Amino acid sequence: MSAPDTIAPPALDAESALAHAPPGHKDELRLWLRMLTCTTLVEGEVRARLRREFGTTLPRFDLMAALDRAGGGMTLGEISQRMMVSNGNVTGLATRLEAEGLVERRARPGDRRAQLLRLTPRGRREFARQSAAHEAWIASLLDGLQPEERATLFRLLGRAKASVRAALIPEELP
Amino acid sequence: MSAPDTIAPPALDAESALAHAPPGHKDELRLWLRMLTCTTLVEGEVRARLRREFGTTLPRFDLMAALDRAGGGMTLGEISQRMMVSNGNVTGLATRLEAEGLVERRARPGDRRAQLLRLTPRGRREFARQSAAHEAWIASLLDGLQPEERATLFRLLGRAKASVRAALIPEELP
DNA sequence: GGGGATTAGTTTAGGCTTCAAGGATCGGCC
DNA sequence: GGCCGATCCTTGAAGCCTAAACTAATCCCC
Repeated sequence: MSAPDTIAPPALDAESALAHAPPGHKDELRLWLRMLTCTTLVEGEVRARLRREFGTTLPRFDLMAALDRAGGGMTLGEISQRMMVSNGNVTGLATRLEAEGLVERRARPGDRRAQLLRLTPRGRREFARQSAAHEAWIASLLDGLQPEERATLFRLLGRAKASVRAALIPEELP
Repeated sequence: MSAPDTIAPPALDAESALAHAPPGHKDELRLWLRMLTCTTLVEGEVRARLRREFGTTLPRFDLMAALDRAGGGMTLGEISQRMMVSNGNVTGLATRLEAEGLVERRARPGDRRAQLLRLTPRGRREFARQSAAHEAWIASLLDGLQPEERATLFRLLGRAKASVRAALIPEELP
């Protein structure tokens, strides 16, 4: 038996590798790479734990989270917007979750094109367990920050988000 | 011809949806969701532009970036560490890039297990073009932040990264 | 009503990603 | 020398994800 070919342990990441790059206007690039590293680390850990402890995946969890928050069900299109993924993607996720008995499709009254997706009672129970664990994981991962650091980070990420959105929106117009 | 089923335009994301959730110790969760939204937005845009303007993908670009920075070539294992992805993943990426003539495999002298991956001259030229564009994209996306905001954000993300790493490392030990 | 544009969802082809298992090589130890 | 564990990489199965093309239903404007 060889060592499992699992994901590489933390070591040199792209952002660290750039640390000694020649100077220039690379500040934004460094900032971006650090943000990406941060996100990748957390996301990878969350994926691994969801898999290990609940036998599920992050996309499934995200979809159920969206449904859980919306009481009366959501259409597939609303879900794809919320999750920022493509339409076809949601189709597949919904099909798999439906096969596992965690969500159910129901026709939307008055529109035979759309269908509402809802958690089944079992789906709701499952998600409640997963959600509580998930929240605790995140809290523990970010536990090394002081509350005011978290607040500042939250605010600045909001500014970053706005900056990105502002740079994006103009291109959407015909 | 109908509208292309492209990725959903910016609207309600998971983090915004949580804005009116019942209070609790959900600050960390909100912070995480905002970070994730930020990253997803930038990453999606970078993917789309790489595809549109260079007909390539983000993983290909990342792999070439790692090679470009390492003069003498890297083994697949080193690359998988740097990119924080699995070993098997790099095998496939390298195979595709090799087929396109952008990288080449060479035996590592003295160890017939390992192989060094290097950019071909053409790969180096291609990457130089892509890299310059990429850097400009990132700079423009983050242009809405003041320099001192960027500096603070960079520092706090470093703190967050350290917090996550600290919470992760202990589990790695047998 | 009828017809064209729009909207909701599915399908398909191809790429990315993981985990797990397997093959080849290397290193060290007897 | 010969074996045993470790290291490097590949393969296979399954899931995720996208863009693009497609079907079906609705809207709207006349």
